[in-house]
Amino acid sequence: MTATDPPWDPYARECPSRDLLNRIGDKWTVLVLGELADQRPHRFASIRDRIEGISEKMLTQTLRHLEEDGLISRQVYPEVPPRVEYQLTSLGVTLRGPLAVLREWSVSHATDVLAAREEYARTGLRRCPS
Amino acid sequence: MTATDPPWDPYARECPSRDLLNRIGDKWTVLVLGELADQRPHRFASIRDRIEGISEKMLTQTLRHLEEDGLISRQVYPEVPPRVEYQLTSLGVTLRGPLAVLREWSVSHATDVLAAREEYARTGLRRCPS
DNA sequence: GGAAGTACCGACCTTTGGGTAAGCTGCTCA
DNA sequence: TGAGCAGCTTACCCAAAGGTCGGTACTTCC
Repeated sequence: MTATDPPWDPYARECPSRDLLNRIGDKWTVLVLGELADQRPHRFASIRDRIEGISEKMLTQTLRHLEEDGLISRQVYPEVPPRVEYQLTSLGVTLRGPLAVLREWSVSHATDVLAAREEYARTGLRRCPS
Repeated sequence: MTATDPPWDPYARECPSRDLLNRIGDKWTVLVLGELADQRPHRFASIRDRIEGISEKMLTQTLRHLEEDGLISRQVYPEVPPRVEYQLTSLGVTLRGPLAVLREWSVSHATDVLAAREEYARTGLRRCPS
């Protein structure tokens, strides 16, 4: 935002922006943020149930990272049984669009890619001479 | 593209679109495709040199996957020393925009995220009572 | 004749990702 | 009395990711 920001470059080794890029492109992160995209509070169990195959451990870990990075907020209600609500922060909202586009791309081009893989399996093997 | 495509859903376990999402969000894939974004042919060594810290093994593997998925083409010139050129396919071009947006986000928000991490390290630790 | 360049491939080994399972809290309901 | 709830945490373990190193083929340059 300021003019004094270092020239972040994901192509540079150990640049924080590369690290960040890895995190936001993460397997579970993309799905979790997508689920929180409506900016309404979500509870642990509802996110877990929505994302098929995620373990509680990975969900916890992913949520912690997102909170640490300031992308989501975590609100604990001191009730019994405990209630915790997660929701996008304003910083998280800025990431909503980019990730939505990515998910949409993967949905709308899955067929093309599957076709390409078949084609590759059939013809691409001339790489190995008979 | 066609009306008969299965209803791909990355939130479903073992859906090809989830698999695809993981691949395109991959650590090296994002950078490699970014480097090829100008649609001009690129050689192995030039890509390797541009992406600091990538090993030749990972570059080879990433390029193979991209070729397999139909996102890049691989042109071999039977010369000595060998010359191989990689370039985006038309399918690959459709992914250029989404990934560019993602890279730009990580560059322009790295500062914010670093600040959030510091804040979290300082205040977020009331999670552990003294 | 030895070194260097190109784009790999394969073996080996370490690091990380990620799964399972158990435990914990403090109240409530049977 | 004790089971069950929500949202974890911790320990343990295996498999996959990914780095390092060595080799290849053929030629050109020194």
